[in-house]
Amino acid sequence: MDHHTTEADFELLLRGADLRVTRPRLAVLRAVGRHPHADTGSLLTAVRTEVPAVSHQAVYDVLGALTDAGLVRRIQPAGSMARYELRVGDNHHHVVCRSCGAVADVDCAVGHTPCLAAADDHGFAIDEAEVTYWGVCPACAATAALPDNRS
Amino acid sequence: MDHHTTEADFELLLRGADLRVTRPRLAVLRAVGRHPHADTGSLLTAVRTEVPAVSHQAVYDVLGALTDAGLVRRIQPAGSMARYELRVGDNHHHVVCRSCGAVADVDCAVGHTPCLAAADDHGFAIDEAEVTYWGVCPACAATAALPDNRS
DNA sequence: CCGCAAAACTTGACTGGTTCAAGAAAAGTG
DNA sequence: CACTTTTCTTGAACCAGTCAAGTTTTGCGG
Repeated sequence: MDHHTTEADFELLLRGADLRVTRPRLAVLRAVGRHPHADTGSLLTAVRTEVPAVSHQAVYDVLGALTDAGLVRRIQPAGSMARYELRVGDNHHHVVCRSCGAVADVDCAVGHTPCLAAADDHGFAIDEAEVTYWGVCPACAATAALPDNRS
Repeated sequence: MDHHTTEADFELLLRGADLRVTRPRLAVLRAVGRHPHADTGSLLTAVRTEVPAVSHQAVYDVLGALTDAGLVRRIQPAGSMARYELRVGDNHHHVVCRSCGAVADVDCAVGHTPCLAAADDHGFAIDEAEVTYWGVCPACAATAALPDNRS
């Protein structure tokens, strides 16, 4: 049983976006689905478990194409490499750990398009408001809270 | 007449943060003040108009130290290099141009700590909510709107 | 079922912002 | 003014991401 999107769905997604259906692309979509918020390096590794011969360049190209087509979403928190997640309709945001860079999804408290209307937009035609929460993840907090034996 | 922060103020800022007062540091602070949202390269150039002999490494170190001390704020919109601005108390955000990368300040519509409380924080100890608005700046919009003569 | 043009992938070199390391030069302290 | 620590200089290395040229596939039309 498949949890989220099935093989066939990915194929339809690609065709719907006028993108040819290829092995690398299906593998990348599957990898992104299985490893949300993974960076390019991890995705490359993940993809190679299915298609050992893919070039790193192919993965870059595919991720670029999928991002342009809106099938996946690219996020780049300061200090991290590019990370990817399957595009879901809801406008959710992310919490990023200051010490280890871990990322988790969050729905904004203000459900509907949070703060989309800026006070003074300086003439910019704004089409998206991206919210990044910064903090410390449970794991890192636990580590930092260890009995500190300063000599 | 000096608009914002004066020479002496910068020196006090540094001492207050337990940082030694050096020529490169004062020059970097001045450069950041004069060129808000400038990337490292531009700042290096700006600093060298005052202190021609600074190494690029010094600028990196200084920016790092000032950022750690909280005297300047580093922002890294996806697709841009690191950019810096003088730290101001207000919790303001940024609009970034999708085509040229230009950055401008914006006060969030929800004046006070916008969306700081996430619905489900996944156990993270959140201390900041960073909002990035994405759009197209006036200049780029004008260029894109030129009479398009497709043949 | 076969061949063709466009789109995708492979290979391999390269770029450029950022970082590392070791020594010289200042800043602050008593 | 000598001393310790921090900071700056020099120069090399790193590495995610990009470029370019050539080969392979895909999807389509005959």
